[in-house]
Amino acid sequence: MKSIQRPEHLLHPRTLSGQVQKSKTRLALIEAAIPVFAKLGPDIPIIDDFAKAAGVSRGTFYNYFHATQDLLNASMEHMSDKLAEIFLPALVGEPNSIIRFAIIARLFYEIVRLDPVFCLFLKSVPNSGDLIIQHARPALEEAFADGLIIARDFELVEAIAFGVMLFEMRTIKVGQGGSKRGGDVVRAILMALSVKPDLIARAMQASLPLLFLRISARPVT
Amino acid sequence: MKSIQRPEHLLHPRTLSGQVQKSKTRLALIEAAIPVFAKLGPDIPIIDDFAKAAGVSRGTFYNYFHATQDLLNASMEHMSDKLAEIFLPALVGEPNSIIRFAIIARLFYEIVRLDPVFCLFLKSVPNSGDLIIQHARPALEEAFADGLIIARDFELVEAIAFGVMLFEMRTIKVGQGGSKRGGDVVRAILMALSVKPDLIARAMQASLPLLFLRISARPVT
Amino acid sequence: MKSIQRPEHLLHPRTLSGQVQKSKTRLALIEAAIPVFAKLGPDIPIIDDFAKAAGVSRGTFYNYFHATQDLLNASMEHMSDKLAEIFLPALVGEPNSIIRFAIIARLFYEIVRLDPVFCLFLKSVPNSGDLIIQHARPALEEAFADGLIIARDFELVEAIAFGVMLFEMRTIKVGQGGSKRGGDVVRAILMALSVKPDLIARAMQASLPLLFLRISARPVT
Amino acid sequence: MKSIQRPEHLLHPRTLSGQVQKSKTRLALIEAAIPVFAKLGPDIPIIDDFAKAAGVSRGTFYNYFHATQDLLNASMEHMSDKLAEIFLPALVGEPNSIIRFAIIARLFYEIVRLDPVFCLFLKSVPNSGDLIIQHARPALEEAFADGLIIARDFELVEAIAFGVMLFEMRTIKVGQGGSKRGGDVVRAILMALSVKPDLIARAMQASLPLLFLRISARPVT
DNA sequence: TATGAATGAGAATTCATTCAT
DNA sequence: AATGAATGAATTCTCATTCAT
Repeated sequence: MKSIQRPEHLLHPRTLSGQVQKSKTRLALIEAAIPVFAKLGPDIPIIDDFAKAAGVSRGTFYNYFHATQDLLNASMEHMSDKLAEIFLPALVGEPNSIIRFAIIARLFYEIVRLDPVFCLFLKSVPNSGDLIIQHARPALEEAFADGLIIARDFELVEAIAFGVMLFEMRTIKVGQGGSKRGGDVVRAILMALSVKPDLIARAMQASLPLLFLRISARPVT
Repeated sequence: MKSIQRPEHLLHPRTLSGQVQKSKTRLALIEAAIPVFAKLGPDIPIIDDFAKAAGVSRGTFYNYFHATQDLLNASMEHMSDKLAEIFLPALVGEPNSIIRFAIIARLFYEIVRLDPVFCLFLKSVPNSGDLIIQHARPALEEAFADGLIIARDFELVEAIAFGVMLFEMRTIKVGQGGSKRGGDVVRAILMALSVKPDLIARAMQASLPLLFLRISARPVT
Repeated sequence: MKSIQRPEHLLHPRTLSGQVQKSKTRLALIEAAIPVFAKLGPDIPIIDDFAKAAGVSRGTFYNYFHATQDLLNASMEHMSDKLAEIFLPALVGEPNSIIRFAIIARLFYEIVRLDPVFCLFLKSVPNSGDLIIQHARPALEEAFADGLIIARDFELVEAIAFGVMLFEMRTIKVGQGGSKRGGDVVRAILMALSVKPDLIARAMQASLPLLFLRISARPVT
Repeated sequence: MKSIQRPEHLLHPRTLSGQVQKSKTRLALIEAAIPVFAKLGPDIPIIDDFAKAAGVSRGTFYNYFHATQDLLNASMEHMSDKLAEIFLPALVGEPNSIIRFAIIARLFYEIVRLDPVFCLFLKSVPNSGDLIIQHARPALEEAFADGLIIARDFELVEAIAFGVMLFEMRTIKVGQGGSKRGGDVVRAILMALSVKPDLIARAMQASLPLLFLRISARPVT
């Protein structure tokens, strides 16, 4: 008989760390998947591509995701969270919706310009534009509701704002062109939305935070 | 079909004149393929889907095409030719590049609005936007070169023109909305391109030919 | 231009023979499957076992059957047809339902005794007893309805007839024991069903046709 | 589990007395397994099904059993012991083998009728009939040796006794039909075995103990 | 030219089993 | 003893491609 027993709260030390481990593997799969999707899109890669990229076995993939689409969803969610981590602090205390939109749009351009993997991801994955749309739409809606934007309807507002922005992504030369181009694009969008010139000027002058985060953690292989 | 590629033929657009008369079976495969691509995109359908849709055997497919990508290329080429059949007569004798662009853009919107299969095709097939880009770009280039458009560079011109137009495609309710919406969209584009108001007015008043052709010959099944 | 054309009804000579070929392959799969099921039951064998046994590729299996269960169903149906080929001629012109039942039951015992594969199949495949039940039940029902059998209800009649018969299958030593044992078992069943002794005597004296057919075409490997 | 085998322990039936006290976890796995086997048979369930049903982890399963077949053997053994707990007291002091057989058979019918899980188990698991055979055979052998049964050989005796009994199991409507039906079936068996009428009468009048035990501890989920 | 049966490489998926904690 | 994440062998299943007719 053992006279000394392990205190109950330590009985299964593995349980907690196991869950941490679980999260870690899941995150590893997601972070490894982003460059894979960036390089190959959603239809080319096979499960093994993701497993190998994450350094786990095929079986492990299935412990976390049912299918490639599952992993893509999780990857998009993850990137959306990362974007929020960048956008939200930059918007704190800014009451003007146009300026908030401009901050998001200019930041987004910077993020894409500085992150080759994220840039490629946007080009390769259909509907990846939703990543920026979901974050920028609220400010745009507010601006339209407040009359800061003149357009026939909100649908057209979206077409101008996101259509131009996302089409521009096609042509971004990563790391090149300097940060000024992002401003040009956003200015063109605001002008196309008939935003008043002085407000456009203020929106373009708003200072952006430095970018410390990458959306994608790893380079394309 | 699994691949991220720009269809080859789009790099060197061909006109009808260059086409050799191909067999009926080949045409049947192409016309049957368009609604299949429209419904399923380029990656889902299997060879059998195309063969069945065309009412031929799988073996016959291989008598005309090497792979799904081949058929997609041929389908795009076919649709491009059909578009040319509509655009070219409508542009005859129009010297103003902005007006030519406006005619193409407004016609394109009409075509999409009236052809559910073509509309779906544009939404389902990545890079299908090239179909309109290749036809509209020359007028746009000319207008930019002639100073009818004010923008920092041609890249931005394209982003505004095609970005807005193609993003709008997302939200088209086929057969609904009337033909006025197309005009609204094109007008917004021209305004965003800083085209002079009186030229915009002229461009919007240019009359369009009636549409007798469909791009797609068959309904989606 | 070819001046002489193939007459239309011969245009696709492959079509008909192709269907024959199709049937042949399907039959080959079924006939090869029976000894596989006999040896391994329904749950052990993998698709490859059936494909290899039939001398076709794995892919060909799927051209004819969706899954093992499909093939098992087809095999049972095939065996049922073969049994009918034996039973039906032997019953022609026999008006007495008890005698008909006895003929079927005695023939069945002989078939099992002489066909090691079929015998094994019955032991290995759950519900394979339905093969005999479906053929023998009508006569049994008629006999019960006509009062030739005395029992509390038909359920009990079935339990006695098929329970005894199928339990006996367990212990059959193939090729041994002689044909007399089958008679003993059937006699015991009829007695248990309270059939009148003279009718039992007649039923046991009815002559059986010689067995030329095997239910299974191939030996177990 | 994939295999066609007679569970090993059934070759050498053990009585309770020989059993070493096993751990609670082991018992929990067995009791949880019975409804799983009842519902899914021996070939469908995966290790996880048993682990989950018992509320333990997959790893724990392997602390007690090597494979599904192991667990099935243990489950059968467990049920056999439970049956012995019911049968043995009911047979105490009864010198007549036919009456002992009848008591076992009638009790068995009652057990099945009142225990849906056990009933389902018998239908789902091949060779589960051995559970009753091993308990009833000794009395039957004795009766045959003593001339209380008239039949050509003991094989036929078994076919009649167990064939009818087990075939009847197919059609039991659990909880319905009342306890009389069990008597009918057993009487039919004894008659088929040519047991003398007065002995049959005595066997059918022997009183049965009330059933307090269930063979299965848990309901099917 | 058209056919469609046969093929088999390749990808998805399952699940028994191991093992570090 | 108990856990459950990780593993990868085994199997299923799909579908592009070939080819004899």
